[in-house]
Amino acid sequence: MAQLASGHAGQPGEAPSRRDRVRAATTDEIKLTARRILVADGPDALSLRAIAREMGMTAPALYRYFGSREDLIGHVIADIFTEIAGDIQAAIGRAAATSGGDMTHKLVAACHEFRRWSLDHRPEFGLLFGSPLPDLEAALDGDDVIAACAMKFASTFFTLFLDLWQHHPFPVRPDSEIDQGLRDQLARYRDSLGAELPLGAVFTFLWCWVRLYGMVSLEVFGHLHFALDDAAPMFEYTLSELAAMVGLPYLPPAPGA
Amino acid sequence: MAQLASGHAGQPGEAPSRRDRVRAATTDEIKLTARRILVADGPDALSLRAIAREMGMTAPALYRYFGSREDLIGHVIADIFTEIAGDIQAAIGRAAATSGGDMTHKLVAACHEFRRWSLDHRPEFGLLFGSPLPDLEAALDGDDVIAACAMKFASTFFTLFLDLWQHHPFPVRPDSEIDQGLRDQLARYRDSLGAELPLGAVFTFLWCWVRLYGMVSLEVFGHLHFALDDAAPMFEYTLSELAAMVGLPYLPPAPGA
DNA sequence: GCAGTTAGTTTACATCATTCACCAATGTGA
DNA sequence: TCACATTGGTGAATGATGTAAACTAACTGC
Repeated sequence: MAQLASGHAGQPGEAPSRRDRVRAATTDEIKLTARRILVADGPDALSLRAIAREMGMTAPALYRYFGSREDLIGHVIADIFTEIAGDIQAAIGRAAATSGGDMTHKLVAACHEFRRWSLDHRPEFGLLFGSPLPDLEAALDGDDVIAACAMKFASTFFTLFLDLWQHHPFPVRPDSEIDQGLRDQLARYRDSLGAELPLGAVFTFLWCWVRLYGMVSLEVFGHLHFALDDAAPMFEYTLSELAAMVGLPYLPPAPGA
Repeated sequence: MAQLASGHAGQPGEAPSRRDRVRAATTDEIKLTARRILVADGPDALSLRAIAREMGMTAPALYRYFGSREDLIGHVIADIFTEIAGDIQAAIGRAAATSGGDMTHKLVAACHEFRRWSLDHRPEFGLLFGSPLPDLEAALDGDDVIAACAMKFASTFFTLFLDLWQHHPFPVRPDSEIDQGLRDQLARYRDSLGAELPLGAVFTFLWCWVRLYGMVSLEVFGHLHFALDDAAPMFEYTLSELAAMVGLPYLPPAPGA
């Protein structure tokens, strides 16, 4: 949040210009109001007029701050990405503190926090990870602040994964057993991150993300209700399988084994 | 499609009533028009006025056929569910014909068809499997034709799975190793299907669905673009792992191994 | 032929995003 | 200090939306 608000501010000693005193504070206020409406009344209620009304303003005033509704929503999404990234980072920090830096604890804590946050923020999750709105894609064609914040989110997991790999390497699929086309893509992705680890490890990382996403999004979207009311045990099994995949021991809690 | 249109029709010999000649034909036409607009211009363009315009009518006329916009969209979704169920069923049939009924071919064909259909029908996929619209949930509270068609879709996979289990049983997690709470839910789900198979097999079924959904929806929504342009190889690896899980051999094609 | 139903229409209202013209304060340079 | 530009708004207008109500033309069965 802060980094966005003070993005325009100069050095600490300077007297803040009018732009920084007024405008910077208000963009955040707008985004927070939008967020509040999103949470309270759902994505359909997220209209410029509603936001403006809640702020005691008129809708056209918002155009001083954002180019369009889609632009505004895009910045809200970006904020949410940095929020969840921060949340997960904090959870990792707490796990590290209470476990003496144990890798398993940190990874499990990150995944648990991802699920907890997602279930506690269903409308936000839908915005970040649900069906992409075509208008939004078109609106944020150029500056794409979303992609940057999404990367920050992804790197929260990736740096943890890299940490794991460097300190407790685990067996991964050898390059020769990875499909040629996929190999090239994995290499490109790895290079874009500037990381040094075998393609098989990059593969495992994406593999884990696919499974984590699938499990959580099915639960958040309620697309598992046809069979399950509570997907928590299923999530735990997923976690223990992912842990096994990276050579870590994790036994799901068994409340009524 | 047909079963929906002729739902009101009497026996074949009877003279069709006016209701059946006109109204029944038109509900389908409305839904098809809506579908066309959805595909051509995206979900945001799916307005009652647009549909009516395309049909040479006025928007309020549509209220003769559907209670609201959400109601209409709900029925469109239901239609799409039965369509994809039919598509997958057909793919299974073709695979059975060309392979002499081999289980692996049938299952792989079903999964491939699910992915192919999803990639070829992104807007529809978003409607069926994306973030649920809260208004829609509220609108279809009672009659819920969606749930019925979604069940038809699920049972396409489930009957195939049941077929596999009955003819080629595979090792599954014993009941004692399944979390108590999850066990109860699995039992309830199994009973609702009227099927006879161990809870571990039901577990495996859901497990496979979670992984299939996660892989496909990430690809369809483009949420894998941060790393991959083409997720096909990843899908193949997923498939081979799922096959192994149910005791079937499947080696992903290796175009450039 | 008449009553009732069906499938539409027109009209109306509230809400939406967006654009434009305008205005009041504020800050700035001369 | 005065003139002027910039900033952050307002209000009205446009054209789109979902939906409700009243109305109408055609068709049906008796």
